Amino acid sequence: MDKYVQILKEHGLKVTPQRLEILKYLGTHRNHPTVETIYSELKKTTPSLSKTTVYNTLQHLDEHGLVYLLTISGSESRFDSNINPHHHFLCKTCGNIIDIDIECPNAKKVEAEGGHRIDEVHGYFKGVCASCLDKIKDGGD
Amino acid sequence: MDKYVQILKEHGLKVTPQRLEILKYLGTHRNHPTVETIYSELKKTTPSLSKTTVYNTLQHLDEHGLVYLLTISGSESRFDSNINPHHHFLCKTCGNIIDIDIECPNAKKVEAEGGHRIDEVHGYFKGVCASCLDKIKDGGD
DNA sequence: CTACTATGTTGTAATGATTACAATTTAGAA
DNA sequence: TTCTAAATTGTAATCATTACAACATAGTAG
Repeated sequence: MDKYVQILKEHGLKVTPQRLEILKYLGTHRNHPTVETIYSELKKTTPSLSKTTVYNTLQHLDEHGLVYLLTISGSESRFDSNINPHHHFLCKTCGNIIDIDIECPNAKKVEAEGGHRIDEVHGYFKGVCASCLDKIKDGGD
Repeated sequence: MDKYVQILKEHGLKVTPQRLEILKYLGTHRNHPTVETIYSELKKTTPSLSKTTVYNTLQHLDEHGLVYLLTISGSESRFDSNINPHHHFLCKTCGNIIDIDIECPNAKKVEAEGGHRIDEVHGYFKGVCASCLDKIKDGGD
């Protein structure tokens, strides 16, 4: 059975062509795409696709923990299919979002000391990425 | 000289009544208000205030590091006048955003190892706050 | 294999936050 | 006091997201 079919079934989600396309797109594009990007890319091969379906599907996938909704950009939602705990770096020069493979060491303490129940941990860094720093250094000015 | 006048002057920002009002509001309301909240509250005492001015001013204050823009909610910007490094907890039940007084211990390492330049660090936790957990426990269901 | 029903999909319209812009006003320097 | 760059204002536009109603379909029961 197809990998993505299996994932949907395991989570009790109905298997539809649209959901499979979206799930597969996220699995093969790890650059934290926006709804618009996902929609316009998949529209090429699935012209009947509706943007509402993309929103609905992403919401379902998020509720079932199959994708991770990032609010790092502020102006638009981005989605990450990497479910393992990690942080993100947003480069203000090129706009790319880079995975930072570290986990927050404070979450447990915050739960214990504050008495809150933590469901999600988001670690965001913003600045200029190594690649853009190099270009600035080389190019001068 | 007024405290807020001084802050603006120190940062080379023109001192206007609108900026003073907004800065003062943020200084005395530490609950991470939205633009709408700031605008509608100040509108009561300053009827001529425009929402565009609130947006413009907050952008300037952010650029000068006088306020901290939070993207934790996803759907709207929130502003924090607490400039010291700290994390935030968003309660999905009551919507409140709570300050968590810890600093990210990984930022330096990320800069050193990744070669990026980090300008901002955002630590967001989402879940249910202690107060709401208590209510749920008491109320049953 | 067929029929049924809850659920998913689609397209359009509405909403809400934010930005663009041009006219008017004003802070701060000369 | 005069001047000019910058700030303020109000309106209109834009962009992401949501609401909703009509239609289509996945998966189940017979």
